[in-house]
Amino acid sequence: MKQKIDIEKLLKERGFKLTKQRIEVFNEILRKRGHFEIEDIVHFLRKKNLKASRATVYRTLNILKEIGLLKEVIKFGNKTYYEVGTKDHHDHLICLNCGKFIEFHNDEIEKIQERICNEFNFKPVYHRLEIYGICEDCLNREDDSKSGDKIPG
Amino acid sequence: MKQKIDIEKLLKERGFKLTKQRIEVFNEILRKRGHFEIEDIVHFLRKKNLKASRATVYRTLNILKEIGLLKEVIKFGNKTYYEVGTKDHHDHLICLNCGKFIEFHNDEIEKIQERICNEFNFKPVYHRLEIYGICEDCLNREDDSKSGDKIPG
DNA sequence: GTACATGCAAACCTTTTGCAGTTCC
DNA sequence: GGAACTGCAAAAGGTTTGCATGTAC
Repeated sequence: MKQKIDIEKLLKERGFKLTKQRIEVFNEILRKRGHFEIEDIVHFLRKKNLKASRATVYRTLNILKEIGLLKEVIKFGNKTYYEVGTKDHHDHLICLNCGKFIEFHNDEIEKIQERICNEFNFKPVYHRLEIYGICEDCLNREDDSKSGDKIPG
Repeated sequence: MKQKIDIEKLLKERGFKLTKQRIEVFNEILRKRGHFEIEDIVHFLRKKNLKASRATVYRTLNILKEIGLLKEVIKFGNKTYYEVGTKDHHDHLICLNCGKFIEFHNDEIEKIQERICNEFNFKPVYHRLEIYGICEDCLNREDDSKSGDKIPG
């Protein structure tokens, strides 16, 4: 674990209290590191017999978003996917077959985006680039047998 | 109206029937040309006293998506926004203040995306690039008075 | 005539909220 | 002690579905 995030400080700075539930939700998010959806967190807590209601998980995630520890990245199939927001900015390749999220970053694209915004006198705040398709693993697997679509989860 | 789309042919080719409701929904979409959400269609039909239930509108939009006349473009604030799918591919600047969608297209970005996909042995199917920020009009208006956030609609 | 489409209402899913009881500081 | 937080259950969107009825072909 390279970076140590002082969740207590971050919460208290903004007048939020440090509660058992918030700590558990936060630990689980850090443990995941990758992309996840709300139900992942809810189920994990259930399994570990830690109690935090679904409502609390939602409320906690919203707070974490507010203090910048969490990003709401992708809306796909009526679900919202999150990731830890302390990483550097990047975009995503999303596999339509297995639901995998692959991260990439490209400076050229970012530069061109800036240029486009200038052309339109548009002040950018954030952006989202998602490329949907079939990942390497699934392409290889397709050689053997055809498989149906899946929704990421 | 430059292009004439033969909705009857497109539907029948795939074994769909040509019904009053489908024609009305389709006409309204063509009339709009820009971006819209389901409720826009539902309300319009109500106002014109044309009857197509909300369920039928949903079902019709899904069929139109299937036959490629419609694209589901953007998920924002738990809503789905659509646009006519016969236009050339383009991406979007989205104003966080007034909800305006501005279209742009950039070949360089598309090329770079291809390159990235190659690097990852990823077979792209479609992509989505959305830049969120403040549009020119809203920036100008901000000089006079500060205004709160709005959700596009 | 019959397979398919529609309307309605109910169901579903994700997310938010009101409120009474609990916890943190 | 009191403001903030939690859990629950209910509500609130958006979207889908089951079923009886209606319609295109």
